[in-house]
Amino acid sequence: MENKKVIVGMSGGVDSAVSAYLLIQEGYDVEGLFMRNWDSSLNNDVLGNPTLDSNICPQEADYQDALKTCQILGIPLHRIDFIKEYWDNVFTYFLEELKKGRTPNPDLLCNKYIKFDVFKKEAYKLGAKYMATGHYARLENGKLLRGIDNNKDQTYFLAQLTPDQLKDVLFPVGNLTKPEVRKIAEDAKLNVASKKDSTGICFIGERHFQEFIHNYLKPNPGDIVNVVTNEVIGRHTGLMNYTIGQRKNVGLSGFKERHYVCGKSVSKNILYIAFGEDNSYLMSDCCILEQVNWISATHPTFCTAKFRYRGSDYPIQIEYLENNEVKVHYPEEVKAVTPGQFCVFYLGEECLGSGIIKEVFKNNEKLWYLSD
RNA sequence: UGCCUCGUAGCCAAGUGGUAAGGCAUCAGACUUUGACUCUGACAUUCCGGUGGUUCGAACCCACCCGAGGCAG
Repeated sequence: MENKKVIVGMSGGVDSAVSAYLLIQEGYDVEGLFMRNWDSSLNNDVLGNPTLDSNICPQEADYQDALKTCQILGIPLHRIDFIKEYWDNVFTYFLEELKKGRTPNPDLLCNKYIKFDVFKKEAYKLGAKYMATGHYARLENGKLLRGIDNNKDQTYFLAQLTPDQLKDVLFPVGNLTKPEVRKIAEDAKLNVASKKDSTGICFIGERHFQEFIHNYLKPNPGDIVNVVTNEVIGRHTGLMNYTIGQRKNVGLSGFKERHYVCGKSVSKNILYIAFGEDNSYLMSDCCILEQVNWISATHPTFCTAKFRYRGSDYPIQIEYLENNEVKVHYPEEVKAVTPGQFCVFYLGEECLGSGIIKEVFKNNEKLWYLSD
């Protein structure tokens, strides 16, 4: 007898609910698995936590939503915690990167080390042949393709996965647009049909960023310097509190033009600021990526790339280096390419892979103010 | 001490007799499974250092006081 058992990662949101619903329609033997990777009290998540004093924590509410959905669908819901795994593999990396003054994106590693690793193993343990999630992405013949809904495409977050991790994986909503998903949920009378999309770090949620990381890292205040004039124009609260291109929450005022973080020096503990929306200090035309991961067998010289989630696609040229590194050229110039963020490659609809931005250049020179 | 300049919301800063521009910051919302970026909205209801005065009417004119800075010494 063919094994058509699939474990769906149920988050308590619409996308996973509709995923489970669709798989049932297609004749799969569906079961849900709710996962919890963060515990605010265990993880000392106090400062900057807007839901700390609520009577019910949002994760418990999400679990109740998922449970209700599964009742409506008539499928069982399992539950598991990966709090230690998340801390060890995702959050530790997140903090280490911040200490280096970089801007990490934990959600790619959450997929790499949690959802498509320990979660998937758990699915197999439960006797499943497949696992499914509510990601807006498609898989065709082992190729990872963008979600049909270009506005919701989530392949960016999957770009650190290996081909093996994508085996036996189903993305039921990848062929749908978000409005279609909502409509299906409504028609199926699912409880979460109009539930608001979740945002913030996956499994942690919305936080006041600067306060949040102060739970874990000791801030080290220093000078804010005008990158053009080199004069001190203020004080920063700790370099880890800022990302390249940031304007809000810098604490400067009294200037004619908007100010943007354009760089930082960890060794000197300086935050560099440039003024004006189109200032050239935010622009670059080349960067080096490390820890490059390929999903596809295609390793092109010319393709496109995103430098941030929901960023635009830019035409790039790839130069292959040693040590799993590549040099990416983008003569068009891109704003706020940020060390620590992932650069994700695309060839048309296919997501090819990604790497972590390590160094950034313009006119063949490393941007001195960006990092050291 | 004599003379001069200045004192407008958190910060810059217009306005010099007719009833408070603008920018930045901030806050709220939209957007968003990364901290952004962007967009939208709110932001000095008798108030323009203080107290009097002139005037139909002053932040803008006058007097004095307080405060900041500068030039003479």
